[in-house]
Amino acid sequence: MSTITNELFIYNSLTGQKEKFEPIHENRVGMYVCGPTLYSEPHMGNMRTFINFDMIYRYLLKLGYQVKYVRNITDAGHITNSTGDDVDSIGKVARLEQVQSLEIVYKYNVNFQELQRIYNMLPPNIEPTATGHIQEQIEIIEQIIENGFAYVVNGSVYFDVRAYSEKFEYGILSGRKVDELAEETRTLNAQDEKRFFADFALWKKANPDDMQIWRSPWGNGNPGWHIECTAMSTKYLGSQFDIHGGGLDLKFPHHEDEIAQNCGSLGCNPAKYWMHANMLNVNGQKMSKSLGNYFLPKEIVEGTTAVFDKPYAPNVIRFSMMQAHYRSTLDFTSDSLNAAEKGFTRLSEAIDKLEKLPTVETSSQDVQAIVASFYKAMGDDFNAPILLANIFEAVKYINSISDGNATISKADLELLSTELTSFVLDVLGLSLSKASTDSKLAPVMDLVLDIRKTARENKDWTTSDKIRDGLAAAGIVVKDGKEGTSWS
RNA sequence: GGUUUUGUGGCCGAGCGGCUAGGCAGCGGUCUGCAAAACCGUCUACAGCGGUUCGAAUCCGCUCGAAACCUCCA
Repeated sequence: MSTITNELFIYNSLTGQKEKFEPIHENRVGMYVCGPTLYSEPHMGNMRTFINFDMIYRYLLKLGYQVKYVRNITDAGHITNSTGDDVDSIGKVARLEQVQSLEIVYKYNVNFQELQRIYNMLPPNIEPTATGHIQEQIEIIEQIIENGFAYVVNGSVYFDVRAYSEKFEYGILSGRKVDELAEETRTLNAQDEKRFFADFALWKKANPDDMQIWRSPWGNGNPGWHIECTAMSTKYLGSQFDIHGGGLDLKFPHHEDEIAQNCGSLGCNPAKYWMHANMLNVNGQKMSKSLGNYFLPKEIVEGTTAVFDKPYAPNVIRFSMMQAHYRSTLDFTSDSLNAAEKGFTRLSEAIDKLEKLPTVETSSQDVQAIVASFYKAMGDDFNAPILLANIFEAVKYINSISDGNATISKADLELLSTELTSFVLDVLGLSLSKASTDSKLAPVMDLVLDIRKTARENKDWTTSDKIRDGLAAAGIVVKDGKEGTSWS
């Protein structure tokens, strides 16, 4: 009952069910996550996806798996919008940016690495780029053509969905049926070269305004926008690996087409478990520039977005995200973030208390059960909100011990301390600012608080409050507890 | 229109057939020189209408509302 379990169930988007996680190779996990496109700075919604998969990665590590985590960087593909009628100013701006595509890639790559640090994300084992794998993409396209699931038209290569559907099931992930797709009233572009409207490009003949062009057996051009993931995932993880993740918005067509490409070239679905992270809303709506609720991950930390009237620490953002399940939409509002801020403070203060807790012979609570509840929550499809709920039960217990209303044994304290900090730091990826262990500040604070203590003993409230107010102005909060005064 | 989801208390969010979610806010206490924190107690829920069931927020149907995707855009 209170046994710690490392059983893990994962909701598989492919089957629509929670399934027991059994890696293809014992103790090893191959995980591929669709990464950012470096033609703009990822917004907060993109970051939620990456942070959620960071949490998933961290829990897999916590369970002792040897994880190979691959997340691509999209720095190539179709960057043109050759509609021919970009007379509006937005089109002109886009055109300008295209001219500088390489610069933009460098710029946003640096930016993205910085964001990963700010939000305390573990780096993947490999971050391959699309432009570094053009040859692999070409080889897979050749294989698909050879297998009869793609055709060449005028320097471009298209995936043949109808031919594919005779042998495989197109739409297996998204639930779309080829026949139903066919009934759609969507009108095709007049210049369309595709045999069937559901066909998609594997290789696209170069346009005159393309800045990045590669040679191929079919002439100069660009790879299609799904093929890079197929090329890089199979190269680094093999034709079949354990987990493929990404944002929910990538489910169709991107992931659906990845499956088609993998089946069409290698004959199998690339991933055993497909995982999709849900979207982030702001003030009840999808983030959108026109709605005025759009902001960047750095802006919210720096307080430079007009959406919120104060900055929020990366820890608070992460904490807030961890309070929602990765498969649910999450709404960011000032109220929800303020609540998260206070909740996170409560959590970190309890963890600070851990090392000073008094121990006795017996514990008044079943610590083993508390710790088991942590694993159980995460084992149920990475249910971080339940984990946090259970952690807050532990927080209450810790505070009670600190107040003398509950007890804990030495062995239990060690267990609780180790596991709690591990789940908070290693799994949820939160970091605690331990001001009280600051080597330079600590002796000063000891001195100051000692003076204040003397003043309080003499009932010299003026001096005592002056010290407290002065420290508060410097950002240091003083709290008078039963066991003495603490600060943070 | 199609596919996939979704609608929980003042706010954010779990639960998904019977058992307290949790955080924040509110109210009443305890503690405290005051403050803060903490602790104890407590109040607001499951969109609506039917159905299945001994029993439904949880399953099914309908109505109303919301979201993502629907192909060259990661």
